[in-house]
Amino acid sequence: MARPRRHDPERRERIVDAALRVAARRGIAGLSHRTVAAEADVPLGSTTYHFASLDELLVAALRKANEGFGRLLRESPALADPDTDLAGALARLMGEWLGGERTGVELEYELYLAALRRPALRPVAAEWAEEVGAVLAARTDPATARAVVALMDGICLQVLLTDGSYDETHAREMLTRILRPVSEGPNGGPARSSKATERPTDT
Amino acid sequence: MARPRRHDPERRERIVDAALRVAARRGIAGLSHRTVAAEADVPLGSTTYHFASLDELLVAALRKANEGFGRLLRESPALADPDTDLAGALARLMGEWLGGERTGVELEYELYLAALRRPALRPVAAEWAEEVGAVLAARTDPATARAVVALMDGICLQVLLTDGSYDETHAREMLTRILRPVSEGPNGGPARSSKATERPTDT
Amino acid sequence: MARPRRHDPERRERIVDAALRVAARRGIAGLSHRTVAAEADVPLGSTTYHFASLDELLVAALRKANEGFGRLLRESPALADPDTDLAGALARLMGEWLGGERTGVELEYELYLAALRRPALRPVAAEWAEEVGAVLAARTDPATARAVVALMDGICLQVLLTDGSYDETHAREMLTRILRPVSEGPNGGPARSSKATERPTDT
Amino acid sequence: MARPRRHDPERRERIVDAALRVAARRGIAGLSHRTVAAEADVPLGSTTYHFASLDELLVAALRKANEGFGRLLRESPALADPDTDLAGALARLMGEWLGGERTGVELEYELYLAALRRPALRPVAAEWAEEVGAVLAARTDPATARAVVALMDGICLQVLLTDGSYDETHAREMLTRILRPVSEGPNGGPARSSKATERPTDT
DNA sequence: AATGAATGAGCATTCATTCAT
DNA sequence: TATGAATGAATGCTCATTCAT
Repeated sequence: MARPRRHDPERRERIVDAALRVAARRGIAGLSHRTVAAEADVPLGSTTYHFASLDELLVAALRKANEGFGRLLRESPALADPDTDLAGALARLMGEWLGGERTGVELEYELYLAALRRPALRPVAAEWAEEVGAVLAARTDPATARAVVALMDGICLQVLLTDGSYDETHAREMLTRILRPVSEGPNGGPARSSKATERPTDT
Repeated sequence: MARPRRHDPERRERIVDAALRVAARRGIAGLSHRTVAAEADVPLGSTTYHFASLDELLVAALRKANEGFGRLLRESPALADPDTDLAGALARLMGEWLGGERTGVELEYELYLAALRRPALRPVAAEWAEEVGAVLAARTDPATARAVVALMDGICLQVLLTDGSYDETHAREMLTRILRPVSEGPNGGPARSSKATERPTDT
Repeated sequence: MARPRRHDPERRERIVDAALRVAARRGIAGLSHRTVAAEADVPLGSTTYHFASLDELLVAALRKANEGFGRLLRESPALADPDTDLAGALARLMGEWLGGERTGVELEYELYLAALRRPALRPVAAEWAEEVGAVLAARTDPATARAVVALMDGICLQVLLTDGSYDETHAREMLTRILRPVSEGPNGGPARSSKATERPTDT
Repeated sequence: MARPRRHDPERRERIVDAALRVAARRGIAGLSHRTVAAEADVPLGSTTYHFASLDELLVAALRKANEGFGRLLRESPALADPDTDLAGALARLMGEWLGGERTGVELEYELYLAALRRPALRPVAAEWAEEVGAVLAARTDPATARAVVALMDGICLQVLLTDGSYDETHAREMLTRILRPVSEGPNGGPARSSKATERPTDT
C-alpha cells in the first residue's frame, strides 16, 4: 500500500471532498469516520484528527456543497442582465439544476435540510439563503428576494419529495407573481410601489 | 416481569405513537426498533413483528404526523369562509403552527423531508401535499394551490433552518401575490381571494 | 389475499417444492420456516405443522432432489446399451449435467453434502449412492461401480469447488481407467484377485 | 475484569484457532463472531476488527485446516520414495486420516465443501487441490494427479456421508487403476508420462 | 502530529418456538 | 386441525471513541 504521505497539507481538503462523495452516494446517514476515511484513502485516525466530530465535518461539507446552485446563479448572464425576464431566468435555472444529476441536487438539499436537527449547521444554511438573496438584490428588494428563495425551495422540494416532475412554465408563472408587488399599478410601473415591498417590506 | 399482555389489539397503534415521541425527542436518527420498543414498553420483537422494517414504521409515523397541520387547515373556519382574506388566514395559521411547540413542527418537517432520501416515504409526502391542495381547492385553482403549498413550505423552512423568526406580515403579502394571477388586470383587479382565483390562468 | 384453502392435500408437497426453490436460490443456510412459508405462499404455522423440524423438511427435500442426476442416468439410452462406451457415456452425462443450470447442480450437491453434519440425512445420501450403483450394476461389478461413483463425485466437486471447468476428455479417460481392472492381462483374461472386480466389463 | 490485554500480537492467530475449534465442535453453521470471541476469550469487537466478515475468517480457517492432510502427504516417507507402491501408500494415508479423530476429518471436509456456496472460499479450495497435486507431481503426470485427488475425495466422501466404513483394499485397487494409463498396452508397455506411473504397481 | 489497534454499545433483522384460538 | 400473533435470543455488522505509541 503506497500511502506514506505524512505531511499532506491538502489532506483536510481531501477529506471534505470524500465526505461529499459519501454523502452524495449514501446520504448523510452514511457518513462516518470510517466511510469517509475509506473514500478519502486516508487512515481512520486521520479523519478524527482533522475533524473532532462529525458535525464539524458536516459544516465544512455543507459550506462546500452550497456553492452548487449558488454558482449557477452567480454565473448566469441572464440573471445579471436587468432587462431579462427574471422569473423566466430563475425558472430555467431551476430546471437546469433539477435536470442534472439527481444526486447533486439531493446532496445539497440534504445537507441544507440537515440544519433542521443540527443547530451547528444553521448559520451555514442561513449563509446560503443570504447569498442567493444577494444575487437577487440587484433585481428586486430584499423581502421579495426572501420570498423568491422560499418559493424556489418549496418548488424544488415538491419535485424531490414527491417524485414529481418539474414544470418550468408553472414555476415561471408563480415566480412572476411573487416578483410583482400586489399594489403594482396598471402600467406595470417601475417598480414596486407597495410600501410593503418597496422599502424592504417592513417586517 | 409485569408485562404479560399477549392480546393487545392496539399494540400497533401504540408503537406508532411511541415512534413519534422518540422522533420528536431525538430526531429520526434516534429511531430504532430498540428505542421505540422501550418507549412503547413492548418487547423488541413486537416492533419488528408489526413493522417489518424501519421504513414501514416511518411511513406509518409520517402518515400520522401529517395530520397535524392538515387538521389545523381543515378545521380553520377562516379558510372555509370564502369571504375571508385567504392569504391572511394562511399566514395566521402558519404563525400559530410555528408558534406552537417547536418539537411538533420540527417533527412533522423532519418526517416530511426524510422522503428526500427514502423513496418509501415519497408517496406519503405526496399525499400530504395533495391534501393541503384539496383544502385550498375551494378557494383557488390547483396550480395556484400547488404554489401556495410550495411557498408556505419554503417560508417555514427558512424559519426552521436559519433560526429566524416568522414574519406574518411578510408571509401574508407574499401569499397574496401568489394568489393573484398575473393576468389579473392592470388595476389590481377586483380584489381578491375567491373571485380572483376563479379564472386561474394557472399555467 | 386469496388464500382460503384449508384442506389442501398437496400442501405438504408444495412446501417441499418451495424448500427446494429456496435452497437453490439461497442455499441450505437460507432455509427457514419463514422463507419456505413465504415461497410456498402458505401460512408460517403451516410449515411447522407439516414439518416439526427443519431436518425433517430437509430429508424430504433431499429425497426429491436426488432424482435429478439419477433420472439422467436412468433415462440414458447409451447407458442401457451394453455395447456403448460406458466411460464415454458417463463423461457425457456429467458434462450435460454440469453444463445445465448451475443452481440445480449446486443444490443437489449441497443437499448431498449436508449429510456430513446431519446424520439424519445420511441414509438418504446412501440411497443415492446405491441408486447410481444399481444403474451401473448391469455394466460393471459393485466394487467398480462404487469407485465410479466416487470418481464422478470427486470430479464434479473439483469443478464446483474450484470454479474450474469440466474436461470431458479427461473425465472419460479416467473413467476408462477405473472401469478396466488392473490385472486385465494382454488377453483381457479374468486374472483378477479381488472378487469385487472379477467381471470387469471393461469399457 | 481480568482481561486487560491491549497489546496482543497473536490475537489474530488465536481467533483463527478458536474458529477451528468452534467449527469442529458445532460445524460451520455454529460459527459466529460471538461464538468465536467467546472461545478465544477476546472481546466481540476484536473478531470483527481482525476479520471484517465471517467469510474472511472462514478463509483463514480453511487455509489453516488445509494443512492437515497436506502435511500428512508431504511428510509421508512412502510417498516420497519413488520405489514404493503409490496407490498403496495413498490408500494407507487415507486410512490413517479417516481413522483418526472424526472431527478433524469432518472439519476439513466441511470447510472444503463450504466453497460450494461461498465463492470466497474457492480460491483456497483450489489451492488445496493444487497442493496435493504438487505432492503427487513427482510420481505421476498432472492429469492423473488430478484424477487421483478426485477419486480420493470421492472415496472419503462416501465414507463420511453414508456412515460407511473405509475399505483400504478397495481404495488401493481403484487408485491403482487410475494410476495406470489406458494406453498402456496389453503388455503393460511403457507409454505414459513419468516412470513412476509406467509400471503401476500391479496389485 | 498522526495513526493502528482495540473495544463495547448499538444497530436492523431473522429466527424457532410458544400460545391462544 | 391449523394458524396468526407474539416474543426473546441470536446474528452479522458498524460505529465513535479510547489508547499507546
